Amino acid sequence: MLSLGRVRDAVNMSLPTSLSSRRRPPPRTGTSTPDRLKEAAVVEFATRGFHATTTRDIAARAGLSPAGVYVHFPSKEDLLYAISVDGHTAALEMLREAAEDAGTPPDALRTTVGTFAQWHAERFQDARVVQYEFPHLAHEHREHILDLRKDINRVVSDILTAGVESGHFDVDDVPATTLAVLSMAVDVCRWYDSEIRRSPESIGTDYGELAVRLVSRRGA
Amino acid sequence: MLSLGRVRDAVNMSLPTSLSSRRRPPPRTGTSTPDRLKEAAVVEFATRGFHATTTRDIAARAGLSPAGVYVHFPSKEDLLYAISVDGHTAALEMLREAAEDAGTPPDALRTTVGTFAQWHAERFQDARVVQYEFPHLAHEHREHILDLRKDINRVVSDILTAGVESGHFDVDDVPATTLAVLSMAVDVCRWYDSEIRRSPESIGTDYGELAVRLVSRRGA
DNA sequence: ACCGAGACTAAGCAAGCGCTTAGTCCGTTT
DNA sequence: AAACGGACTAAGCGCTTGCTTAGTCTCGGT
Repeated sequence: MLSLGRVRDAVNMSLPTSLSSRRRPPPRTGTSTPDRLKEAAVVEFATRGFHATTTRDIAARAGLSPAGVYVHFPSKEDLLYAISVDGHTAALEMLREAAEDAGTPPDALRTTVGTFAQWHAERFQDARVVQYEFPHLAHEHREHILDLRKDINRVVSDILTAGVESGHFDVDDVPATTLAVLSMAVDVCRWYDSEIRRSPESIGTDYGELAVRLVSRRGA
Repeated sequence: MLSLGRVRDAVNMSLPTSLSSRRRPPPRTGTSTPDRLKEAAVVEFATRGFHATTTRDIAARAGLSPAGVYVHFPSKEDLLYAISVDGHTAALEMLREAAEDAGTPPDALRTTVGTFAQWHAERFQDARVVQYEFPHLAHEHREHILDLRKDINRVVSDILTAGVESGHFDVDDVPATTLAVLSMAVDVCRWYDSEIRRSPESIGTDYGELAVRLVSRRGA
């Protein structure tokens, strides 16, 4: 599961390109070819969409010939899958870290939703691929990603449940409210882009606060 | 040339149907071919995405030959554009109607957001096309749709501004909050489908209430 | 009886697609 | 020094794509 990603990372780390490759445009030291391919594919998928992107587009951006893609990924869809796994895993880890460091349920909700929203702004291209190209994954791959999504959902719904029990929150349908809270944060990647004035940090702060407002018991 | 045609003519005339055109599946009385094409395209675009859908898919679902599409729409992209205009116009009209019928700003926000969310559940296929395939419109068409979106935005942001002035709402960044409120409602079309237990009506009611919660002045 | 116009189709074209094949290059191993 | 094996490419295969062409059928107007 998670180990897959780590194994591949380790393998890539172990083959740093040596000295004399002077043939191609400089392969940007420290970046493995699979990583460069994933980065290139993210940019293309995010701006044109999965189906509108050709393997030639990806290869060109990564500085490879069209056939070079298939040395590292068996298919275009596998590239999308790799990107999806990376993105969901990164987001999930950030969420869990934020949830662990927090105190009361309102604090936990503020930091987790804030972190999540900030990620959707900061890495809006990864986020778009992860969110909008998800339906184009192969059935098997989609099932696996769905598991990761359920984990993400659970981090938030656990906080809501805890907050209801502690009396901080007033929520009558926890799953539905979890969905609404995450909807707000996810949608950030739709409108955010590098020209926008607000910083990802302040977006995160704002959305954390909005989430708390949405579920807090009304002052009596 | 002409002679060839005439020969075929005679042959065809002699062979087939006597009176009624019974060749195609019944053209569903009252539904024009362009409408049937739009309906077919919505289903295909919503489930497979614009670029993954072929003009042959659309033609087949509408009961036409592949070339039949081009009698009514000059290109596949024009079909997407027609669907987008219809969808945005319908949503905008519903919003304006809801806003007019409402009293206080909280009432107005509740009914407009509720209506908007309900539409995104009820017509989730139209909504998906309208929301997710928007980036694949041609530049010119995208600009026009963007105008319609600004109108939709304004309906909600006007309500927020009025609510702040009347003292009902506590919002420090009206455009940003408008975005967040609409985000929640728009995202409904991502997860809603016909197998979901909650009715579009109850989703609308819930989201209207959530929106009001999100912006109301906290009780002192 | 004939014409013209519009809706529609059979056939197909040029372009572009994902992916494969057959090979080159080059550092490492033996 | 020979053999190996992984990264990479030039060329291209077979298929699908959006769209066109040339023609048929039907019907309302004259």
